[in-house]
Amino acid sequence: MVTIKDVARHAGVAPSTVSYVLSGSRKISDETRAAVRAAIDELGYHPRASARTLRRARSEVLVLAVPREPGKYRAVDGRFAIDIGDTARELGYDLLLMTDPDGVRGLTRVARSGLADGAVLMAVRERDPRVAALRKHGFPAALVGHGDESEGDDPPWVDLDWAAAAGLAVREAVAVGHRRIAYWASADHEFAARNGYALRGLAGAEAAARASGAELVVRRSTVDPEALRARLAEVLTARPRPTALLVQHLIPLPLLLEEIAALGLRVPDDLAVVLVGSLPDEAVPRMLPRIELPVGRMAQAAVRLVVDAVEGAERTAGDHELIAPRMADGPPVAAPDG
Amino acid sequence: MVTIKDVARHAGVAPSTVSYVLSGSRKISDETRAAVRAAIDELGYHPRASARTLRRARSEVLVLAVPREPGKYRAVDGRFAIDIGDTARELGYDLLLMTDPDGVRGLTRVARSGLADGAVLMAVRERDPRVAALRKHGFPAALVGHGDESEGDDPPWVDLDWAAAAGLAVREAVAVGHRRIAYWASADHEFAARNGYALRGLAGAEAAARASGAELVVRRSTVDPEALRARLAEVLTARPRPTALLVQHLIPLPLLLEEIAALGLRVPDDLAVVLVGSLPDEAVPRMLPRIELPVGRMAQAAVRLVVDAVEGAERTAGDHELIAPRMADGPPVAAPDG
DNA sequence: AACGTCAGTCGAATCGATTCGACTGGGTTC
DNA sequence: GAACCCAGTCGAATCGATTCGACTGACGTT
Repeated sequence: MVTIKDVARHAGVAPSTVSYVLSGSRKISDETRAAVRAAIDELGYHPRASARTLRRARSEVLVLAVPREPGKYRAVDGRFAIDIGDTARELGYDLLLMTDPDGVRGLTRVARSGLADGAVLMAVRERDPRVAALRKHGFPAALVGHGDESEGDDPPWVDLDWAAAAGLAVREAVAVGHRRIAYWASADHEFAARNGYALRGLAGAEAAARASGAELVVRRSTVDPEALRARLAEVLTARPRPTALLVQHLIPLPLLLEEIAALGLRVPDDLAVVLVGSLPDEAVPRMLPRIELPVGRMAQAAVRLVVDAVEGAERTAGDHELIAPRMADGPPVAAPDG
Repeated sequence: MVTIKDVARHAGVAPSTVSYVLSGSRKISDETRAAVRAAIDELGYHPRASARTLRRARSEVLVLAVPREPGKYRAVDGRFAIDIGDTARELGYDLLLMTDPDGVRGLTRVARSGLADGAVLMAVRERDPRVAALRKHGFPAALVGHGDESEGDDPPWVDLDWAAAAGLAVREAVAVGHRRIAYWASADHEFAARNGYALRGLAGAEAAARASGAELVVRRSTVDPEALRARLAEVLTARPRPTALLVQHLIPLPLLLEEIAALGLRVPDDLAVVLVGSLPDEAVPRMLPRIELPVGRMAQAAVRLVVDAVEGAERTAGDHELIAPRMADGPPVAAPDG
């Protein structure tokens, strides 16, 4: 195992000199630097992360907390994990994936052991115990998504502007002539948990409908396939029937499309379908007009926010980034009576 | 920042005694142990990971190498990342997510810096440079998936038995009466890369078809939507036309289903569709008969293999786990002429 | 020639936990 | 009562890099 001493001996200098060559924090003559560099290459030296971390009290590692209900998997979490890993690496940090079902215990352990310097939290709930635990330890954090309402000392967060996104979907539909529009909102349990995106998305759709004078038929989604089919059938067999369906709860999208087909309706001729908050690069959503969840931008913003906090930029608590929605490239919203 | 010295002072013992209480590696009297425990709780002490790692030369961290083509995202990677994180934690390890596009550089850095003790490699290619790099550093590793052929000193791996899986799909179709079966194999570029699952899956399907006397029509898939539609249309408009379609390339599944519908064929009445290697818990696949990729079991096996290597169990190189396929719970394969 | 300056380098302390050998005092043995 | 043993605890060395103060010559100044 090659250490800084081996390099120093090999180059004929003191260990501290090697360290200064590596960090560049003191002037070193060109010859010495060259000799040290050569020794490093020849011996294949790489500093021990643990020794450096111990001394500097900085690990250059971030932790991503993915809340996990055993047996359940949300595709969006995996997607964010990859993108956040990419971004962290670009800023010089490695990413630790924390999939503790509890979350508080795992995060506390990582924070107190100094394994990571900061945390990105996915799927933050209102009054999330993880946020409280991290604050108690003064551990830098950034949130992906934000709760119902934020207090002054909440960690910084990034989120899609769900109200604007739903509103945009409504306006796009109205713009091509739809007057009776169905909004397929988040699932019951998401409203029960007072998830920010669920509440804000629905509110945004309703506000936009009021402003444009269109009639909005709202249904909450559910994870129960039978109930889902029944609710959708009820909406789509009403007379007069909505000519557009805006879908925010995308997990059961294939089921919805299947039920639409089973009711004898063709998309988009009989029913325009618009997606709100779909993941990029997924095959089914790409066939439809949609507002995508900007995973890449959100990942970047979240990592930047926590890195700022770690590296002690000016006060960042209360800082946040609300991303404006836009229609993704793809098919336009179809006009009614097509 | 609470250290072991603070705990020792608070409990009126030496730091080494605190360490022994924590590790249990020496006898400690009940009173002393209780006093130390109390001090730890009271002060909220947690050992510094860096100090422990420095001393023990063991970090209790594994690294997951996810190869990454910039801008591309494979849902299967995110899914494995979460499950591997779960399993690692159960065995006492944290998981570092490495999404370096290069892979070799990132892994080398992690290995030589002692940031992690072992690696799990996703999407291993034949003669993968990452495997060579890790071997050079004597870094423990386990692979998810395996290459075309393995040499004696390859790292241990885990994989679905793709030949058996494809064979099982063929036999299931034959068992309910299908005689003319189409096999939608992996994409061109996967064969070009000589990916193990692509080669073995196809070979397994062909062998099972020969053995059962059924006629097998093979087409390779592609990522180009237009070419995909054309190839599928050609297969499904042939006379006589196949009555079953076995799909191994699942990424464009929605496109395939759409094209099938566009050709006026109903699933499963006109065409039985069977999936080979679908991800668990995804909505579209669950509506069809299928052989799932056992992500959980594979994650468990991969982590166990690398942990065995890290903890220096007997020689594990060449060790591996080939998982037998089975039909997932769900709709049965439909009979032809239904 | 004496002194100050400065670039470049070195030595030693330090981060916090682990671990080995050594020590202590109460109990056992003959 | 001397010799021995053992359970339980302590002290000090150690892991490898960083960083601060101090040192050394070479050079410039007067």
